[in-house]
Amino acid sequence: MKKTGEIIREKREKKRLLLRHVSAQLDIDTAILSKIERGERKATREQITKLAEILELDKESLLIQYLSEKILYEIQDEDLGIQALKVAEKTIKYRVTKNK
Amino acid sequence: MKKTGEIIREKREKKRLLLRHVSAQLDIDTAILSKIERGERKATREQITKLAEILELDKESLLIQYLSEKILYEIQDEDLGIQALKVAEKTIKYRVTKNK
DNA sequence: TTTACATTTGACAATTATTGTCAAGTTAAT
DNA sequence: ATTAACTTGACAATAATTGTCAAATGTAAA
Repeated sequence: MKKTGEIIREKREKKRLLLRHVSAQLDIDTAILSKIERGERKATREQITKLAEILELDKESLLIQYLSEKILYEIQDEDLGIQALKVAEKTIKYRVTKNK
Repeated sequence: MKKTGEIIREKREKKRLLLRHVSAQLDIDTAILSKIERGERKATREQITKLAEILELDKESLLIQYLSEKILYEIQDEDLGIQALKVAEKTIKYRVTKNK
């Protein structure tokens, strides 16, 4: 699956927008956007939703992708990662059914 | 499923250890351990492994529980959470099979 | 009940991580 | 060679995390 940064860069280029154009709208330096696109920095949640608007990307898909990367970053290369994910999933599902 | 803090508190009490005993070994104030046990603060990864040793808890299980809570904290109450978890899982599995 | 000790609470200090700017360095297309 | 876009890295600002401390509260035995 494509990384968040790649998705952003590809769409930005397809729209023929420069880093300068988009970063101005995000109110950050081009340097950061450059780093975000290359995966050297994480965006903030707010930046992701703004980017989806600016670049006309599906907001939900982009957020899901973004969140999944945050999760993976959190568990790093723990080999207990998969098990932790499964436990987290169960907990969420439990919460949902119990409506709490 | 039981929360990390609960597991810790229960085992500490079963072993008749005081906050003061355990927190000294962790080299932190009792206040923090108290908060960790009641879920008011997160422990660090290092504290979790030390706690497993001190309290003779299964290190892997405790870490899995701990990591899953970090994950859940990360996605907060995003309703895209479950989907993000699934994407993360796929990515990890992919990485594992591709050995990279 | 008071004394003694364990735990909790909350204000705030220290430390660490994240997010940002800036200026100089590359790259690529004229 | 010039110019504009992008990248890099040092470092500043900000925000989040992790900690201390002291006072408050709970608990139980004398």
